[in-house]
Amino acid sequence: MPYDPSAFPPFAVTVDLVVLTVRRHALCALAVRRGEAPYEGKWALPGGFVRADEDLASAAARELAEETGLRAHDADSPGAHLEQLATYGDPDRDPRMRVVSVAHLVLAPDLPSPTPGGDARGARWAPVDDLLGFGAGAGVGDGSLRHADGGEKALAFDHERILAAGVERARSKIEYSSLATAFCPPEFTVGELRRVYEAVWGVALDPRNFHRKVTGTPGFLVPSGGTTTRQGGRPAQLFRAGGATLLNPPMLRPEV
Amino acid sequence: MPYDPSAFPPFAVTVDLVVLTVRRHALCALAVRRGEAPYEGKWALPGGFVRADEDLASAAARELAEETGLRAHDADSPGAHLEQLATYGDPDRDPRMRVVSVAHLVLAPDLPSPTPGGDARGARWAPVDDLLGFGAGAGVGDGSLRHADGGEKALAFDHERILAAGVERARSKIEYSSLATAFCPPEFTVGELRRVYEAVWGVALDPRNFHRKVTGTPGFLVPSGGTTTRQGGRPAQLFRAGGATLLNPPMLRPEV
DNA sequence: TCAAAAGTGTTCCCGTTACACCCATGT
DNA sequence: ACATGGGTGTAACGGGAACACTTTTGA
Repeated sequence: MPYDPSAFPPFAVTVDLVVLTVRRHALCALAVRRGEAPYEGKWALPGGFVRADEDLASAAARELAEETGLRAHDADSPGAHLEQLATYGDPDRDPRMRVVSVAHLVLAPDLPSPTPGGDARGARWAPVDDLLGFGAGAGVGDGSLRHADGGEKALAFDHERILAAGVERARSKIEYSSLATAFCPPEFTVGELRRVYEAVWGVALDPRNFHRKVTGTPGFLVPSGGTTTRQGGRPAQLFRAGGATLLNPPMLRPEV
Repeated sequence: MPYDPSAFPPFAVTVDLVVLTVRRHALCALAVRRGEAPYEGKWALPGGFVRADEDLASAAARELAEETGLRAHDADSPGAHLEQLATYGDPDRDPRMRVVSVAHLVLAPDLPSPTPGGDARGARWAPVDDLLGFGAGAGVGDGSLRHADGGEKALAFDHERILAAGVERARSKIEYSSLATAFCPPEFTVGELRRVYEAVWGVALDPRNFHRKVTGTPGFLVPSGGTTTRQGGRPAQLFRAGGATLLNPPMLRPEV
């Protein structure tokens, strides 16, 4: 089978972003409203075409900055965590043409601005349980993302499947890495970190054992010296993320 | 930023395969010799273009069958394990054009045929330590894959990086999943499974504790009823892979 | 004074580790 | 008989789970 440059079919390559954060004790994902067909008016993951001269991670970081103003931390800047997630290339995943999408996962601290990014299109943080169909359907008030019968997808294209993969990746990665700190501001308390684990895993953790565990894991947390009472109660020590990336022993996720 | 179908740059999309097996107590990868420029005559990972009407997993399974005769187990057939690994798309990774490669990982039992596949090009199983530069360089006999100074890569393109990612994925996945059985024939002994772990991890494990652990993990192994003495010594019970895919608790890789 | 969140001490339990010991075959 | 690999018993050790208890703030 000799090489023939004209023999390969043409593809479009895009990046899609699963941007996760923890807001109001719930794991939330960034969704943008589509302004054109197909799926016009539906919610979708942010994303866009990879340019001719940029690599995949750069394209993802560029789209992230365009949509949210967040900077991925490359080298020095302490921005959001960005990693490649998986690639989706079913022939009919986009009705317009053959599109291969390289999905990326972004973990970001809770952003002060309620509507992220400078894009004119609608954008919102939505609890992943709503987007993935665990939101109980029935109108819990405003902005329902999915019909009550549960038979319709909340996201365009195959983005529900991509989001599910991103959530699963985040849930497992905070077990054995220090990535949960990517959901926190630069300085945070042990209780705030615990609420991140509880929101991402959807469980309740024992505050006392959690405190012992994370402060006893070398390299996970380093005290910053200050204290805060922003959560109420007794003043809590403030920490920064330590140098360790892999936790040994890992955090243990309680059984379901 | 409205949608413009003519605005996206053209890409070629390929699949590359990291095919791993355990041979003579060493983790080995499948390498094929390139028959054309660039990197003519060098070893590379098997792979090829994704066709216009097939999805990524199908393209990987097709290339696997073409190169080795192995069938990936989709649905019923008990063939090799195949999963997506990661995607590589640096603009200059192929000097001929912009190629995005979706790498896949294949775990296969040791094949009876010494030279795999029906392709006329050269193909061989090479210990991953040789391919990745841990082979000590100096001529240990025949078929050295890398110059003795160690300054030259053994594989074409960025395939060394892809192989390293595949090996790392395999090493970590056999910890918490039953995937190690994918390296074994349909029926195998506990000792044979232990030698898989020892080869992939590059460590020595206590045979007694290993036996207790794997036979005590529910769903990991099911006795097939027979016994064998093909490893010498006392007859060993034969097992098949059980239904469990996630091991709980996981196998513990000894510290380095 | 009370509620709320932070942090410490202590006990029980269970899984891993290390290793002594026995079992069943081929040569 | 002996080597080889298969398999069981058991005691020491270590980390996690559960929970009683103290500390320090705001209301």
